[in-house]
Amino acid sequence: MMELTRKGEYAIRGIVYLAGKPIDKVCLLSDIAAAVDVPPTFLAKIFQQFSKIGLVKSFRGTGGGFLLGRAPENITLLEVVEAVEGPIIPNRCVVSPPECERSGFCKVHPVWKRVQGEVRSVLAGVTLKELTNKEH
Amino acid sequence: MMELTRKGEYAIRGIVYLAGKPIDKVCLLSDIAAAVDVPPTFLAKIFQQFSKIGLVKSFRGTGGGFLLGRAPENITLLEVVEAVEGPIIPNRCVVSPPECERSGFCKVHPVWKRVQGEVRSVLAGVTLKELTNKEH
DNA sequence: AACTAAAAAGACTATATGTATCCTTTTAGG
DNA sequence: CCTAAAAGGATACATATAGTCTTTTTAGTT
Ligand code: SF4
Ligand code: SF4
Repeated sequence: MMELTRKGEYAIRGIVYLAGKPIDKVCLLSDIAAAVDVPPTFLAKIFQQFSKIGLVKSFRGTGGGFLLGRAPENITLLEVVEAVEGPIIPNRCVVSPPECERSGFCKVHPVWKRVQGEVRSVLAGVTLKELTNKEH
Repeated sequence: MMELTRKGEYAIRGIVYLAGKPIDKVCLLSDIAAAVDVPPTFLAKIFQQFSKIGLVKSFRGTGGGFLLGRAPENITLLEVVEAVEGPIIPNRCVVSPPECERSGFCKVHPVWKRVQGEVRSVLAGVTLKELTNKEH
């Protein structure tokens, strides 16, 4: 239950790799994919999503590739995960407006709200900077 | 992401309903299903799982039905959810032995461990007793 | 013993989601 | 204009989800 998909996992690997590179180092998708052991075509789709929302910057053509969109200390794991997996929804009643007509009186409903809050809070508390294997 | 399935949702509804009934009141599956608005055939499967692990007691034949296996204050939401959805696994590296060869050096790994811990802790902190709409 | 009520068990179906791959198009540099 | 690289779109396949249906077992009733 509650398992991150490959897409999410690959997304994190890919962007963490970028975060570990010098801020102005343009990386080839094929290099990133190879380094983090992800199918390149799949990673391409993921990075397209990142690019659309500015999490990464992309450059086409010769000499193109990817760059981190912002400083690694300003990108949280929550953002990365939600970018590709959508919002953290432990149960469908936590969306607004609630998708369950029982949410008004249901005692379980607030529990899922708490779960959502805790997960978001853990993920929001981690930045890409902390996730690289660089010591500075 | 991380969404409870219908099965899990229905499981909770069903067992919370049981928990709200007198401890010795044998309930028909069909009644439970109607009360909590779940397809009876689906709920049957769920209660079979509950029955196997003793979360509910079942009686066949005339006058049969279901009873809560233990006192509602001794059954946590975590147990109920894990009974039908399996363990809380936010990412596959949190199982033991770890299913990812990167888990040794990966900085993301401990984050998923934390997520798992938080979710489990929230769910383990809620008992069926607190989830009924009865005030005593 | 026969009948009936009810859960257990197993097979089956349909739909949605996940996990990719491939091909074509756009963009940019040399 | 040729080549490198990302973007976009279509497609294929596998797995999981959500449920139904039928048959079997068990237990009480008449
Ligand atoms: S937990 Fe309660 S409010 Fe949420 S989906 Fe289930 S019944 Fe509805
Ligand atoms: S978070 Fe790290 S250890 Fe866990 S699956 Fe991803 S790479 Fe492996």
